[in-house]
Amino acid sequence: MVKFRSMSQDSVSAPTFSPLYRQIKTLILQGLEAGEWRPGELIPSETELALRFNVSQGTVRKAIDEMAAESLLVRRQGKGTYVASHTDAGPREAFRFLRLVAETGATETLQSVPLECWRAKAGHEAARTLGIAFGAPIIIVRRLLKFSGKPVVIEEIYLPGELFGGLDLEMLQAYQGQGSFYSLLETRFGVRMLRAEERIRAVAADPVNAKLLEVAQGTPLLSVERVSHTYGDRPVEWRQSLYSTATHYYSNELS
Amino acid sequence: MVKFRSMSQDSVSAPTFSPLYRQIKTLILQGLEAGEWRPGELIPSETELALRFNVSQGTVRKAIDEMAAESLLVRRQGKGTYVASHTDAGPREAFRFLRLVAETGATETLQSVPLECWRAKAGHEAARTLGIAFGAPIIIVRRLLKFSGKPVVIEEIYLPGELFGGLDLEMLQAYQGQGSFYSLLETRFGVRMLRAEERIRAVAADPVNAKLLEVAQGTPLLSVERVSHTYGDRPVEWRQSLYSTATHYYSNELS
DNA sequence: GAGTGGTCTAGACCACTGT
DNA sequence: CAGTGGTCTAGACCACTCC
Repeated sequence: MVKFRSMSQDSVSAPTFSPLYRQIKTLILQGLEAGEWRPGELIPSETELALRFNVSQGTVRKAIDEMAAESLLVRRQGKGTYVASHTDAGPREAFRFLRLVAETGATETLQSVPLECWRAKAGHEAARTLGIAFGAPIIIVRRLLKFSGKPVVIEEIYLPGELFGGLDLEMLQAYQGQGSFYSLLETRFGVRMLRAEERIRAVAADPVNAKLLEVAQGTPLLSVERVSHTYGDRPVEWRQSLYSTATHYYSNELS
Repeated sequence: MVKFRSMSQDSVSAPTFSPLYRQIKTLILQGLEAGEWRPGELIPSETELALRFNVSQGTVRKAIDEMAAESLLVRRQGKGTYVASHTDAGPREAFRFLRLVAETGATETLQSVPLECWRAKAGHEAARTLGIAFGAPIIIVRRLLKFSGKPVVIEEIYLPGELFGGLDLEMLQAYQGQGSFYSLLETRFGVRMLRAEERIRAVAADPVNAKLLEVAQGTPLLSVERVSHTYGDRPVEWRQSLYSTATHYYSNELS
């Protein structure tokens, strides 16, 4: 392996300096991206990777440390390092990106009810958000999330058609209870959501959504707009959700 | 220094095992808590701490790494390691816990307008949240935040009277433009907010707050309830905020 | 140039998981 | 038991900041 131990700062704009462990991180990332190791699988041991990349074990360790901090990998002492997955088991593990919590700390069942799934062409906003051409095919999913049987979230999900060709209502229904939506995208389409940004606002319930969420029309709801990204920070999901916050709240940690 | 390199698992409930670097971390934490180094100040170099604690520099490094990840310390290459502070300069640095962003990415001026500040006795909820006795003295601050001159946030802040005795409206007004609220608490009262939890809901604007935020009564607003903690995860601030999300949104990152 | 944090190495040993 | 990640050390050198 060729090591670029440093980069000179001769040029005007500064590429600055890239430590070895970041180069290793990039190499591991490429392996993940190329599907060399699939979600949930074990990656080679640190010593093995160190041999392969011809660096010390400590350097591999630091690369993996960063990736574990970003939830790309999961370390398990005594066993090895695994590729992070949205299909992990554990009720709260499975919905990694869902920050809704019951007012009463009670444990709840969470059920996803697919309502519709149709094909469309990307409008200006969807095209811009997803980084695809205006008019490019997209898939729109509409679904309801029920906490302990009560409807709490209604959402519309916009996906680039190019990546999720075969997705339809039937598939969504068939996947019921087998895992989260992202778990489906991961296992059926090989697209992994690594990071997401959310924009939260307060809006009034319109008649249609009010009925679905079983609240009065005009009830204040949380509007959560999410853009999820896969490798290379490529946006691959745009989602507009409405959260009913009568019995639940959006939980966030600051530091 | 006495090192407990491991703990046996003889007892039934498991204290498990505490690595050296965590013990070092605790020691540094104690120094911070005791005020040995104040916010914004430089702490001793890694080598010096290593000598003092009689461990290797790498072990100190790992302790500091964790504390930097938790925003307790800030490293600056070539200069040293500093105690993190809410008084840091930088417009977005100063309001570290504020996640509100303008719809248009434009940079804005942020102004805090103190409205009221009065003393009261803790009710059941405040007492429970702040971990103080029912009826214990508390201080309540009511203020408005203006972005580029427009009111966007109205909030009520509940503080334990024991810690913030001399806080009054005059002091709040005198501190205008000198830094954030937390910066004031830090410099005037020596209380540092390290971590906070937020619970977000959607509510309708009541007449009083609607007028202050210059929106119609009943307009959906973001209700953000925040509990901030200082050392030892001790809660020392309870805050109820209302965000107008017509021109701004609450921004969050998931991973 | 001296001092700081940042990187890299090599080797020893510990803790946890499976067989 | 062997294999994995986790900790700890000691030393070398690099990059950045300030005098």
